[in-house]
Amino acid sequence: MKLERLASVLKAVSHPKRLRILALLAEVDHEVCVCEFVDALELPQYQVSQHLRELRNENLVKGNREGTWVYYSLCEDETGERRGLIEGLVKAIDTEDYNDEVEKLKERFNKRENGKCTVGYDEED
Amino acid sequence: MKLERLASVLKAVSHPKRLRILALLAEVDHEVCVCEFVDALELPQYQVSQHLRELRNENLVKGNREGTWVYYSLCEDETGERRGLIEGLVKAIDTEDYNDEVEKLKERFNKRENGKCTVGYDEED
DNA sequence: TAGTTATATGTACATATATGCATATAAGTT
DNA sequence: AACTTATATGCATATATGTACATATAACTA
Repeated sequence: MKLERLASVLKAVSHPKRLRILALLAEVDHEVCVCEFVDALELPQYQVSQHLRELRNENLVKGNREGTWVYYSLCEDETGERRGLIEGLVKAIDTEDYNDEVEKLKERFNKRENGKCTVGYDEED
Repeated sequence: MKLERLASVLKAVSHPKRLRILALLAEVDHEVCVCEFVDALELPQYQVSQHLRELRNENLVKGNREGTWVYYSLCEDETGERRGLIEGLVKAIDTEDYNDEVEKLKERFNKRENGKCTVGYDEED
């Protein structure tokens, strides 16, 4: 990867919330809905969308719209270079550091119907 | 590593010049003098010092003063976690992307006397 | 001590980023 | 069409960062 490109990717990833989003996507093995992030991260919806936009701009995540809902996952790249980089970073994080959020995502996942979200997020935050 | 700590490290590393400094330190297998960085990176001395300070603040590099000169190298950490992280990042960079600077450092290294700098940097830049 | 060289740092300013809010868009529902 | 819900985005502003310059500090030399 070009040095400038790597620096740009790292910049996007160097924000705690965005790093956390990537860690969750790498940890749970399915697409995560925006509304699920809102609940798990306890962030207002606009912040989740803003962070996802930055990650999207760096081609680190991609959104998959299904009706009103948008499901996000880590991007695959041809060489797997970027993907491998992200997974490497996530592996460096103490698991306990995002375990709670993973649990919340799992609970949220179990509440899906036919594998899809139905309820949206809590209005708080 | 704590997630917040990793984000903080990545932030320091997400600047092209600082990433380049780390790449050079990882690539050449000896301490590099500030004056050698000034010549290799073609950056003014104060910028080199400023970037090194930020990397020092994150415990990524350490300086070793010998008289007027200060020689920098990558920090070792007990677990090797941070060091491994940096080396992993550097490995993701296209070698050709910093080969010229490595060459300049080697030339500079060959001009040392008793393994130590003697000449300082060019006043340009 | 004064002078010189190498390195570090404080300050100023322009630009970038984070954050919050309001609102737009997309899509489903009645 | 009007209404509701989920998501995205534009704008404002406070804060952080990059960059440049001047100058301080550290250490050697005469």
